[in-house]
Order: sequence, then structure tokens, then C-alpha cells
Amino acid sequence: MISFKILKKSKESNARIGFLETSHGVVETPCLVPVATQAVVKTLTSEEASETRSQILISNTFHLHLKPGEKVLEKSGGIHKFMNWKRPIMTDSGGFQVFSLGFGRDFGIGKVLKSSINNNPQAGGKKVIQEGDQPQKIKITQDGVYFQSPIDGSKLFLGPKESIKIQEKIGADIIFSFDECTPPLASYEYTKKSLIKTHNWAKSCLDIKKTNQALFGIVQGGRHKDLRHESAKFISALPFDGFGIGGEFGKEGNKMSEMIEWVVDELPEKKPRHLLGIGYLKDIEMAIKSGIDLFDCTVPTHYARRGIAFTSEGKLDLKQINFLKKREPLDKECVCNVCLVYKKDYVSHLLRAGELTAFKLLTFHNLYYFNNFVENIRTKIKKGEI
RNA sequence: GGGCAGUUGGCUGAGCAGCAAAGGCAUCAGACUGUAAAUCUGACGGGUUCUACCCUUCGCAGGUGCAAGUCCUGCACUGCCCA
Repeated sequence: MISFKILKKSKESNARIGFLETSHGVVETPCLVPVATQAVVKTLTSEEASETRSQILISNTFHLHLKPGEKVLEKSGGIHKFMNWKRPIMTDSGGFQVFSLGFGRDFGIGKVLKSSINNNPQAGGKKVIQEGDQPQKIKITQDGVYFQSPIDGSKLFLGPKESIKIQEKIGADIIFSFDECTPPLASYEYTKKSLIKTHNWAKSCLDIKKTNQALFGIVQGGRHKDLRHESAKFISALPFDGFGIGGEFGKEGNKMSEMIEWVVDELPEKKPRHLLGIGYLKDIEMAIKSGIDLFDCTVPTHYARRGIAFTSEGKLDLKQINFLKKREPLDKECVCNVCLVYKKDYVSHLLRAGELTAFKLLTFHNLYYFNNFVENIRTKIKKGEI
């Protein structure tokens, strides 16, 4: 079980400072949840991940089920022992893979859409996903989803029951209910139908769960105000320990914060709110101001493996040849273990030489930078500045 | 001194009569938000009225051909072998 205490509520915004207690320790919120899909923060050992001042990680049900299989984790004594991470862990349910391996793959899109939504591919727009449409590789049914493994193409089925059973064996502190992350190209009707499915699955997840792990329900509803309200009301009426907010949030740069507030307004104040899969630094600050306590995102770790360092000067692409001449830390203001010792010229060299340590150094720095960024926001909330 | 092989855009390396010239690397630009991702996309001789056209390129100088990076002659340089 978990307990969540709100220590301070901002007068300037919806932001709040909280303490999330789990049997593996406390998480001070608002908090970034680094992504450890395969029971690893890619390129880092768990000790290193801890040194980035990460408080809690999120792993993935779908991927751990495929490899190595939840039985391996169960036999090792659960995910904490398996990966030697002593702090809290959450697992995502596999609901995101319904999108990412389905329509996301078919249309080459992410959950935050860039191009305008229209029905005319000739005009540069993407096709709208209509009610009854199915992705090419997977099949979404009322009971769950038939997947094709991205590893070997083998077939597997994941529904609320399967997801919860797997998550119980994985043994994270916080688990998520199985949902469909609705694609941004979905029509209103598709999103509404999908929402009903996600709601039914939410009830099933609560019915099935036997452990004392905390279970978070997930609010969907896409970019539609009425559906977001409906979903938030429905999910928050169920005895979840916290709430995830998933799916799309409209076009980039648009009104993500407004959409979050539609949901947050309906959620019980005293339970933690987790924004799934967001975000960039500017999104993080916005989300926190909108009342979000936890948020996971692949950006700091993923961009690290693209050679990108997040710094007080903005994003730096260390692959660029000019960094070979820079004998200075990634970020002059950063005091992470990497910035204290290594310089841009070296990191750039490692990237250009294809050396894996480059990714480790950048992953470490980016996570530290993001965690520090969030800590600064917490400080500002405490001071009443945000 | 003689014989053979070679000289292609920043590098590498195809092409052996219809080419601004395959691949790869490098470079530059773009993408990436609950990780199918150490990935993907685009540009990469120059110019313009840029789904098209023009100009300049394949060691150098000539020649043959409607047409030459591609064939011929000479020269220069490089590598290997023989003296």
C-alpha cells in the first residue's frame, strides 16, 4: 500500500508538494519518474540511476512479460531485487503498447500530434481513425488486445486480467490499470468507444487485483472536454489509490494544460495524480502547475542516446563536430558526477567514435538535470513562487 | 631502364560510350513526450523562374564519336614485379 500526504498547496497555481510513502521509501512530489522499460534505465546501473537523484522508476508490463517473462522476476524475488533498485517502482500496464505498437506504428505518430487533423492524406493530413478501425498488427477487442510481439512476431493476448496478474508477479509498488492509450488521430466516436472499454477494464483490474500493491486508474478521453470529464468522474469514483492521466493532449503547444485541468478538477484532491508520458521541460513545469504530482517520460534517457544533452543553455547536440573543441562541462551550472569530471570534447568524441559510454554519460547528466529541474520547481512551490 | 596495374566529388569506392556520376563514411539539417528507438528522415558540385532547366566536374593535354568518367595518343604521378 501507499500513503500520500499533501504538505503544501500553491496559492499561485494548482501545484502542490506531496509525500508519497511506499514500502520501499518515500517519494517527494512533484516528481519525475524515469523510464526503465526493461527493468533498467537504459545504459545505467541501478546504483547510477540512484545517483541521478531519481526517486522512483517506471517499468513496463508488456516488455517484461515478453522478456524475460514475469516468472523470472517472481522467482528472483520481485523487480526490486531483480534489478537491485531499493526505492519505489511502478509498472505501466501495457496500455501504451496498444497505441505504440498499433495505430502509432501504422501511422508513424506519437501521442502528441504535430500535423493538423484532417481526412485528406493528399493534403498532408493523416487519416482519421474511425470507430471500428483496427491497427494492422494488433487487434483490440472488448476483453483485451491481441498483440504481435515486436521481438519475434509471436502472438500474445493482454487484457485487464492478464496485465494485473503479470504486474502482481513483477511486484512493483504501484501498478496501473490496463487501458487503451487512444491515438490522437481517433475520431470522437472512436475515443468514446475506447473510453468505455478502458472504464470496463478499470473495474476488472480492481476486481482481479489480490496483492496490496497500489493500483492507479487511468483517465482517457482524448482531446474532448466532455469525454475527459466523463472519464475522470468515472475513474475517480472507483477505489483506486491514485490516478494516471493518459492518451493524447491535443496538438503540440496547444492547450495541454487546459486538458489536464479538465481532468484534475474531477479527481479527488488527496490522491496522487500521474501524468503518463509527459514531457519536455516546458511541459513538466506546466503539468506541475496544473496539479500533477508524478510524471514519467522517456525524453531525458531517450534523447541522451541521440547525443542530446539538456542544459541551462538549451538542448545541445554533442555529435556536432564543434564540440570537439569545447573543453568545458556539458552544463557549467550542473554539479552532476558527469559534469564535475567530463568535458564536452570527450563526450563528443565518444559519440562520434560510437562508444557506448557516451550514452551513459549523457543519460546520467540528463536525468540529473531533469531531477534538479523538478527539485527547483518544488523549491519554488515551497517558497510560494509557483 | 623494362613490364604490369592504377589515378572518380571531404574520404572511401562503383561505373568502362547516353551521368551530376551507385554504396558506404563524414558533414549539415529535421524528427523523437506511459521506449518496436545506440533509431528514423532529408540535404550533400554550383546556380535559377527548383516535381524543371542551366553551368562546371571523374590526374593533365590532345584526339575519335551525335555523345567520353568510360575508346585512342602523349605526359605527370602512385603501387607491385624484373633489371
